[in-house]
Amino acid sequence: MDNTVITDADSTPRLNHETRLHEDDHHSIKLWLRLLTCSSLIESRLRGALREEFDTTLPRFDFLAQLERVPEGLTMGELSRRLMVSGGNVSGIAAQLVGEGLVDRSPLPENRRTFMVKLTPKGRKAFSRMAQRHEQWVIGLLGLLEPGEVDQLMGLLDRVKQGLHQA
Amino acid sequence: MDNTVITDADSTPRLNHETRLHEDDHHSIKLWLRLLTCSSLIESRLRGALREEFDTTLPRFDFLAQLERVPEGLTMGELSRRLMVSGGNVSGIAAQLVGEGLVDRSPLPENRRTFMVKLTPKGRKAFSRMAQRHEQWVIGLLGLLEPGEVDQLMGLLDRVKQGLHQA
DNA sequence: TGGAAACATTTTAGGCCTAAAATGTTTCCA
DNA sequence: TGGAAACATTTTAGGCCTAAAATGTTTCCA
Repeated sequence: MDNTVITDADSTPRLNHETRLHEDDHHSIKLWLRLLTCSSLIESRLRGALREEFDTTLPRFDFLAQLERVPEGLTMGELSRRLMVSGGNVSGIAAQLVGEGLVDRSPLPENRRTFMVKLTPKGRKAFSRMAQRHEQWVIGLLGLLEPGEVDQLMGLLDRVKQGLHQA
Repeated sequence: MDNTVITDADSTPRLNHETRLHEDDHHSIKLWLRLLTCSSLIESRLRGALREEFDTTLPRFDFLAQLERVPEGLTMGELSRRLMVSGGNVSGIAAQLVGEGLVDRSPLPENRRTFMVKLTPKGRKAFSRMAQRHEQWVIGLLGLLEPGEVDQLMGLLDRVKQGLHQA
């Protein structure tokens, strides 16, 4: 009873964040740990696939994805906000992608503090190849859900987001 | 239409992973990005709180949490599986926690390849102080949800997990 | 108009994390 | 019984990430 581990239908022990819960732990904690487990698992599958198939990383992919839909480019600060990572981090990733020729970073004439970052043609091509595979992977990972479940889950996660924005 | 950003009720622009979606992007991708946004936001709140209040990190906290419910201790490999991180990572964090006196790592007499890792009394006390606050934070972050919503969300995330384990 | 404050970005120091190679131990079996 | 294979862990090289300090630019206002 003390050391039991929740098991799947096939009774494979399920080892992950949730294993640390006591019987009486709070529902919110349990929910948070399940959320974390899901996104960690998906993230690690995607990271592995990007590495194997394109020799790149998820942060680089996300960076390119943000630029892809804004042809006029984004500033470093906007990228930082959209990617939800620190400015310092954006600086580092941008420098690498510039080095790889996928991204162009040029100072704004009207404000010498800011830089405008855009995809290069090469970057646009590379991203579109990756994005296609990426979508297939995600569909493969989440495809078990019925359309109705997807909608329900979207709605509930939106409620979670609402709560976070006001907390 | 091209550059619109989803807004909250108060019309604050919502800048995060989801901003990169085109109108016609696939539902699975949208769901994945929303999941990622939620867990990134929660994670970053908890990380900040742990740093400010206890000058520690989420990985260290998670490490201690796994040990807390298993008084006889865990091997490095078990910790790696439960925390869903690489063995090398567990080695590093364990070394730090041993240095801080929160954790004890001793070789197993019957198998000199493996180490048994346990909380020290100091580690147990430190963890229980942190865990109490941690639970309050999580409840604060997810508390907006009704109990019924929590149950629904748990069920749907479990479906996601099922899908991942077979994919 | 000159200097403080705000702003955008980069640098720094240090922790987290991974994959792959290396190390040491145990098991297995020809 | 000796060596290959499996196993548990650590080391290595390198990318990601943060907070805080530093740098350079612009704005604001007394």
